[in-house]
Amino acid sequence: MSQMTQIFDRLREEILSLGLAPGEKLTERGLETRFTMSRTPVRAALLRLEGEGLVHRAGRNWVVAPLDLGEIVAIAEFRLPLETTAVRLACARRVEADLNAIADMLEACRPTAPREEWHRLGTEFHVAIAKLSGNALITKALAEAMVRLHRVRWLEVSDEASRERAWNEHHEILTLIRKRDAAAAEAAIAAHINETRNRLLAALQDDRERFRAHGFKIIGAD
Amino acid sequence: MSQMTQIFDRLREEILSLGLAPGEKLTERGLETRFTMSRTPVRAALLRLEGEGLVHRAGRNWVVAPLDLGEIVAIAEFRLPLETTAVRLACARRVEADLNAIADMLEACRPTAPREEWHRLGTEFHVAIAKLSGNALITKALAEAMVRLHRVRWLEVSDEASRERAWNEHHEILTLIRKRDAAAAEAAIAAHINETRNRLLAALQDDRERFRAHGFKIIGAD
DNA sequence: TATCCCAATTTGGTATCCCAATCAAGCGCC
DNA sequence: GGCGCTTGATTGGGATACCAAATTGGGATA
Repeated sequence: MSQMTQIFDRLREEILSLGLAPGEKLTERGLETRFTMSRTPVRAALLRLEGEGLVHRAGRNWVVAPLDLGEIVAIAEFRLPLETTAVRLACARRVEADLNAIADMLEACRPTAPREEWHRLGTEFHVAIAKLSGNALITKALAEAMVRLHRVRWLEVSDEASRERAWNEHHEILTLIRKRDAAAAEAAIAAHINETRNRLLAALQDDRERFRAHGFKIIGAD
Repeated sequence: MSQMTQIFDRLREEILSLGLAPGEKLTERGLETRFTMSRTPVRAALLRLEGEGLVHRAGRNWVVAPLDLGEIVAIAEFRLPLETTAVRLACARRVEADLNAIADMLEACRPTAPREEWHRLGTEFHVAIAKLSGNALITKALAEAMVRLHRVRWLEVSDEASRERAWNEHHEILTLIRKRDAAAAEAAIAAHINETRNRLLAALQDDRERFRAHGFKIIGAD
């Protein structure tokens, strides 16, 4: 594995887990020292992270992308048509073995799972469903949208009741795809996306000052 | 403007105009010589182009992304839900001045316009409509999809009748958005996308060998 | 205390070099 | 003629040095 890939993976993970705070300044020479590598792979990694929207240029500085709470609504608007299309295509194109793999994924991560696992499932499930559509563009676009939502979702403290509900909704969507019931699957995924949107908006509505106290740069939803 | 940006812009343009053939190998040192700049900005530019899907790694080489005719269908599947959502939101959120700007764009590029201008309008119109939605994710996703389709569309030799039809369809979509007739606008954009898909598939069906004679690497749709 | 100026430091952009892995061409053998 | 091996060339990954522009902090002055 190249140095660039190591740095990229590490930084990506820290950004998504909020270990690197939104708005935090990064410098090539700082990272060079931190990773004990030269600037060349650091820069290549930063360029790739920039391409993923995880870091930006602010003047001549690199900064971790701020948290944009305003994106919660925009992402739901984006996901709704894409994911309903994805499940409709999935009903037509799904392969039994892939369905079983997703079912295994769900069984391996019940609502009582550790927080990080639970969080990861929330993304992986949706991307796996999109893959069933057989459309790489839809899959990629959705994966990118879920990455954008990753940090915001991490800030939400989900209780057991909402986890149960989410898990059951995931399970129901998968079942409907297995039964090739496209209309019901579309309705189920749409409801799930809207539920996610509303839950996030409610949960984060009053916590903005708390996040800022962590040094997070928050924009949007003012 | 930095050297990296100059190289990036130049290469991007040549790839999209098929001046750099799909599948063509690029080397850092070759580009260094060609642009009379050091490898550092060349490498940065290549990384950015990679992020846009315009170049790939093949083993240790950089190559211009092949032409994937199989994407014609996938892109239409992707655009359909996105653009219908975009026009529906546009009906609600559009601003008069933006509508007029798009109308001016259409007037400035009639079906008799030079090929390059006509080609550019085909992309810019759709991105401008998506912008009316006020959803940056949808706009960006669509812009990227149009870039993917750019080279394929360039290969099509459009006749005057099909240009007239396309121009009228664009005009009709804009008018429906202006009138806030969401249902009709969605139907019109859907029909337009499907028409584009069918037209491209038909036009390119028998021309694959001709393109390969140009040294283009063609994949998909076999 | 506030403001301004200056020098030092920082930072990204670029150039150049070194290294290891891969590839291509040529040669020899069957 | 074909195949395998060797050697030299090519290529990207990484390291380091230089440069110019921007930023920061400290000192002086009002």
